[in-house]
Amino acid sequence: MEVRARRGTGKARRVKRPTIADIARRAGVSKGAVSYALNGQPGVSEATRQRIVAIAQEIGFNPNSAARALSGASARAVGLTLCRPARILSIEPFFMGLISGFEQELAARSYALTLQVVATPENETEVYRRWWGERRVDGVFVTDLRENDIRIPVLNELQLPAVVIGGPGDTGRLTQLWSDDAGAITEAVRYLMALGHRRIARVGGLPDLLHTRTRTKAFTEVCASLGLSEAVTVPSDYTGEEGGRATRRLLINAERPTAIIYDNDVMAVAGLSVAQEMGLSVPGDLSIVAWDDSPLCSLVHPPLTALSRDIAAYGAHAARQLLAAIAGEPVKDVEEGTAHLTPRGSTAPPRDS
Amino acid sequence: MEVRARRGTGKARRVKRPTIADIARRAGVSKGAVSYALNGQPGVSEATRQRIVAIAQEIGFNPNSAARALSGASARAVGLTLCRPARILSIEPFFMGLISGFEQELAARSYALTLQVVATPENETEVYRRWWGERRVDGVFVTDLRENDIRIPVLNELQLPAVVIGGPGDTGRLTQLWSDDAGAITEAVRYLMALGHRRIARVGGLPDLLHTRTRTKAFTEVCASLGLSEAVTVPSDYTGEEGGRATRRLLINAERPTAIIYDNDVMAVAGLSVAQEMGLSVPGDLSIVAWDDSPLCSLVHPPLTALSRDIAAYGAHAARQLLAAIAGEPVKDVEEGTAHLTPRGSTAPPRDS
DNA sequence: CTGTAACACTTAACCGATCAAGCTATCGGT
DNA sequence: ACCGATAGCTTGATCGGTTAAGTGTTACAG
Repeated sequence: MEVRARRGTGKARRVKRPTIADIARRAGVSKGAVSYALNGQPGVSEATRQRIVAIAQEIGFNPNSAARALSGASARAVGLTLCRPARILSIEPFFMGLISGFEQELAARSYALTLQVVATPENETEVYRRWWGERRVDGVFVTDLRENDIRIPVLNELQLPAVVIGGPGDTGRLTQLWSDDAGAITEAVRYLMALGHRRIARVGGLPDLLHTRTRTKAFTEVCASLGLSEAVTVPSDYTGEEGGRATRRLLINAERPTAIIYDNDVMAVAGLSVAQEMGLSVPGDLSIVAWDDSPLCSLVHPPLTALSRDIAAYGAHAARQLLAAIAGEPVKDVEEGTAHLTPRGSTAPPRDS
Repeated sequence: MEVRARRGTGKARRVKRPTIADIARRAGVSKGAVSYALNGQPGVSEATRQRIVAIAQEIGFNPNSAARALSGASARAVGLTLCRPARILSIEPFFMGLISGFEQELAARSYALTLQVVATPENETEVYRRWWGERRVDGVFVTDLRENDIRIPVLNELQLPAVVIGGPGDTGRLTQLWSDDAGAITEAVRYLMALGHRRIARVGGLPDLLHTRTRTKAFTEVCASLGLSEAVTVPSDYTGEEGGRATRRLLINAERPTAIIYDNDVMAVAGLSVAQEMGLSVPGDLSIVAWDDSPLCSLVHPPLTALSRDIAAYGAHAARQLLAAIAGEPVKDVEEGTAHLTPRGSTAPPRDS
């Protein structure tokens, strides 16, 4: 187009960023005094502090984050890596909900969130190493914890503060935050049993993920303890396609389940669609429970009964934990409550009961 | 792997990041030489360069991004602000698709993406000012362009490189990227007419957004030119709730439309659900076309006919443009092709024709 | 044999903060 | 009147890169 970033020769139209030196000059004090004043440190009088703060306001000063990070202070940024293919990420509401929650806390303290989409957990460790080496982030959020997760030793080695979401698991020094998946699935199964269901199936998430295992174990156990012999979990991958396929496989059985619990809402919606396509009425012939209650669940017809939890609040909590860990405060592992059942139109007593 | 970054005086448990000074010492050259070598600048012999690169590899060196940014080089980061409430963001597949596309290009050149969720466009300009002042990003992506968008003059004033997505509009110096919405909606209307529809309505996105206006104008014009008198657009806000409400309002009319075009997939799914709830069959009584073809569209029953475009590719293109603009290369505004119609089960000739 | 240009480096200033250490004026205590 | 102690500053080193300017060596033309 036209002239841009014209620099070098002569008049230098370049926009100048105000620095503490500019403030110092205008206030008639030294750079150091300005630094103390703006950071609320002792060492300047209240009168001077106010004068300096006023000038900073007036000229629209923002501390150069690079300079700040370089002088040993924090980078005021945290990182999140997402290890899912684009086609899942785009539709999976969980991560965006989580991110919104992070931002609530981060924005309030003007921390930046750095995002990176990667292909494999190995790539994630590379990103962590790079971020650490570049001093780009002060800490990271870790999602999708796996058994013997290769990311954990790397983060411990780098001593990079982290909050691990999706456990509980073995994370050494790292803070964890998880939700009580066992309790939630127990509530769902009890509810379906109370409605009269005896053949309950589950379409699970990625089998490698630790919280999937937790859910599978809890599901198997609660079903066994309640005398449901054939409580089957079909592994899946959170995509609608796979969720639909898994549903079809379950429904072509002679002894097909009368209720299915899905590990996320996308698969539940896909399952609903498969049931309808096969001429089964929901909830008449099949009851459906979705895990995680996004707007998607209330959007379809019938609206889906869901295990609801406030994902944004979950994310906000994780962000507070991470910021505390970065500040060096002691942070304890926390279980962030149980998802509660929100009954909607997709669950009812089975027709044959 | 191997031992890395274990150094220091024995007890000092703190992990030390390798710097160019470490490399310089081991290679027996100066810091400057290392800098030249690693950045592919002239000033060192090929032999020395290779030795230095090898050492950097070996000790796992990553340049400190703060130091780099401070010495005038780029921050190697770009920013994206999202100005939608959490409940929309979480389910709207567009942004995650776009982000995935950004990342394809950014990751390849190890640029970081900094994300910030904000409440209002005013907040966005504040974030831009802060990022600029902090030198946190080298450029930004701007989405949801509005008429007389207050963000544009701010970015021009700051001379912050930017790519504006969602025009075309008046953006001054800033590069733009948009898709041919008029062409797409024309194709959709023509298709529905060919099927025999005469009463076609549209549930639009946020009316303030420039691309919504483009679509509305094109929709009105093409309908007029084809002799469809009552082509009504109901404004909405991209949420499922509003999309459902708008659909209900359209369908309770005596002269209800036989086909509805929705400005995003979430509203289309909600519309489908409302039609089913009202006892109308899709596509028998009502045909539905969704704009933007996320997996959501193939997930529901019947699957939705959609205006498809490759959003990730769109994002990747935008990222390339932004990186070029940051590099100071001349960048031209680009129209990134027309969404094409993907017919699925939600469209058919109207029953009464 | 000299002048100079090219090469392969080194040196040191610089970016914009932070922060330990140093300096000065003031004040209370004796 | 003199001695700390303290408040309220200034000074200057520092973080880890980048880069302009300087230095020493070699090659080669004249």
